[in-house]
Amino acid sequence: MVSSTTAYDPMSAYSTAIKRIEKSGIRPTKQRRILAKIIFDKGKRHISAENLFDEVKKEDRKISMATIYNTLKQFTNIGLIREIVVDQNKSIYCNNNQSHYHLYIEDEGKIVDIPTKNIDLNIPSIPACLQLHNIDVIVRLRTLKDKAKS
Amino acid sequence: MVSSTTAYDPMSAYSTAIKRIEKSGIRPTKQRRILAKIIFDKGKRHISAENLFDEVKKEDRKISMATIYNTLKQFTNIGLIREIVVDQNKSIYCNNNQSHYHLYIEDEGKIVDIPTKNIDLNIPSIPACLQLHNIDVIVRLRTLKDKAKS
DNA sequence: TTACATGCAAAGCATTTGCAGATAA
DNA sequence: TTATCTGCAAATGCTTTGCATGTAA
Repeated sequence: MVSSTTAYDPMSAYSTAIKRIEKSGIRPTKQRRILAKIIFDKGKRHISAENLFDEVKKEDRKISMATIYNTLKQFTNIGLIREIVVDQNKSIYCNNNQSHYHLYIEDEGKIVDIPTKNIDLNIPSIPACLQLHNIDVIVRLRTLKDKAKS
Repeated sequence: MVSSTTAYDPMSAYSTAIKRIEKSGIRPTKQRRILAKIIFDKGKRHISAENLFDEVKKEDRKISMATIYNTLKQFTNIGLIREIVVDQNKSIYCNNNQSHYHLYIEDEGKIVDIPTKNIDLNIPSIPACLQLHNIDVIVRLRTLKDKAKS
């Protein structure tokens, strides 16, 4: 039995994903399987729609952008991946389901995970009519040479 | 003498802003003064380009969208306002220069400030070649009725 | 068989840009 | 006077949509 995804296991991440797709009610179509494989078979990573499109092409296959966007949205809805909002002009998704935060190197567009245990966070109490959905922490860094520029 | 903006003073926020514009080297043109007034004369708030456009119109004036976008970017560059990245499809800016985090009610697009002192944050040490630019903390909330929906 | 999924091309939308005319210093 | 700014309209780039075709169950 597949337990809740508290630990990331690269060896089974793909098959776990397929099981979760099946359970969620969306069909494990060819395109969804290809995308799940690319997303989950290479360890923890961050992906954009364009990345995925290119990686599919590298394998001499083709999935349309429309399908890639739809699939990313569906995978997000069923909790398979998580959207990281770091940059206004590009959606980036994260295949790491463990609780974690992000380090973002602004000049390079590079994202690195920080395990939650390295961050100590106490937020104020939440009103009864609302529920906590997520806490995003983005530590924004710049390279030193860019400091001089600004 | 205008000290660094560690405290928000609604009474002088506008004139402080004008002084900082002058110091920064960009011209305090008519449009920039109007926008600075709207941004800083109504207490702490969050603003989008569209908001500003509408508020200018309400005063029976007109500033083009291009100018509003340019101005928001310039004000951000000189540190007058800060961009909050909460939503992929809309840029939102914050006129609060004090260190603080955000509570974001996703279904309503509503943003509320949380003073930094209410959050306890320890981040890992930063490599020498990088400098900390900012730490964004976004506490994402949902209304309970939307929980049922998902 | 049929409800759901895919993919193309077109549309949508926030934001940016080119450039001619306007303006601050 | 002249470097800078403004604003229009057109361009851009990411994302979504409409719809005809294809596919999983």
